[in-house]
Amino acid sequence: MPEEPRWLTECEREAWLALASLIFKLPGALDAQLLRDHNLTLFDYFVLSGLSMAPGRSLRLSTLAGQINSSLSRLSNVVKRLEQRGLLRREPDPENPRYNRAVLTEAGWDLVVAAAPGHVAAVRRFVIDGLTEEQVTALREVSCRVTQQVDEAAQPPQ
Amino acid sequence: MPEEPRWLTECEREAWLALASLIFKLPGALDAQLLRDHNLTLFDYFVLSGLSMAPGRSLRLSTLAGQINSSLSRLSNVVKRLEQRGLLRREPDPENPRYNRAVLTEAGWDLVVAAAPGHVAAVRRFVIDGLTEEQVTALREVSCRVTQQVDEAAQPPQ
DNA sequence: CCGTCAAAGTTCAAGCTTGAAGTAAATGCG
DNA sequence: CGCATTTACTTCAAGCTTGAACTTTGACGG
Repeated sequence: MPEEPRWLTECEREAWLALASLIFKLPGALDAQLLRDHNLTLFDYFVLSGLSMAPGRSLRLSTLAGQINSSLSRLSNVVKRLEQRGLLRREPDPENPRYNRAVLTEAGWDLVVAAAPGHVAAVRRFVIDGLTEEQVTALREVSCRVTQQVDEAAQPPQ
Repeated sequence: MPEEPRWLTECEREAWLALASLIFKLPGALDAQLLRDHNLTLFDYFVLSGLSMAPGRSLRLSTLAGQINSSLSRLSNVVKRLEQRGLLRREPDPENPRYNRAVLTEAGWDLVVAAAPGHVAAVRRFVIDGLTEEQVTALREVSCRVTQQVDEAAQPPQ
């Protein structure tokens, strides 16, 4: 198969290396802010924030996993820890008791409300505020395209 | 301080959420390919590849850490494992014996050579080939800008 | 010189992620 | 009806990352 691999052009290589730097650095920076100020990882925040925006402040675990691009296994572990901290509860879905829902508690809601401003400020500082409007649009388009490619490659076992 | 936080506009929010998806998914996809085919993580690959391109196929640990945006602690752990696998050696810098260099072994070089085509193909498939030339350029500019913002925020303890 | 400081690495414990294997409930199928 | 499969989750062990603490070696100031 690998006859003559298509290497990256200089321009492509630069773009990939820049993206790689971003991937190595940005999550750490956002984690650090949330950990310092609220003892939450970025992933924790996405879980709580996802619930806070859902009707009834609750979602089925697999729905939530899809929303935040997580494996069920990882989500299950994190939800267990957040439950131990009293930020959410797990309970069977009333409509179909075979499913489990995560439900945000009052404490969980309060924490999201308290954490959101600092988190959004960090996202602005690190990402948005350094970019022009066109760049923000380009970032959205590029990121969607890439995520789509990754999903497609994962899907077609068949 | 948090009087009225500047929330994200719809457009900015979409861009950020798309980038967040990418950040959650792309590293896993690239890791998976390298792990499956060569038992390397993306981080391992960057270490070996960084060495392979350096003069003498060797670098000081702190230089390498800077190049691949890693903490020294993480790099030290990974280098220890790669050394145990015989892919590199640690030895004192001949020019200044107080520093340590990582030196790629023959086996390490062979592994990089073997792994590179598949890795580049994955980068193409997931990232580059789905984008127009303009988007590749935009990706580079945006990523550089974001990394720069993160670095600046980390620096100015002073 | 001597003491203090900083830089370069290493180590360790705590915690997180991962994939594989397990459970339990429903759904299809023969 | 009952057997096999699928879906939704949970658990566990193995491995990885992290930050803090530690060591060692030079650099600098007085």
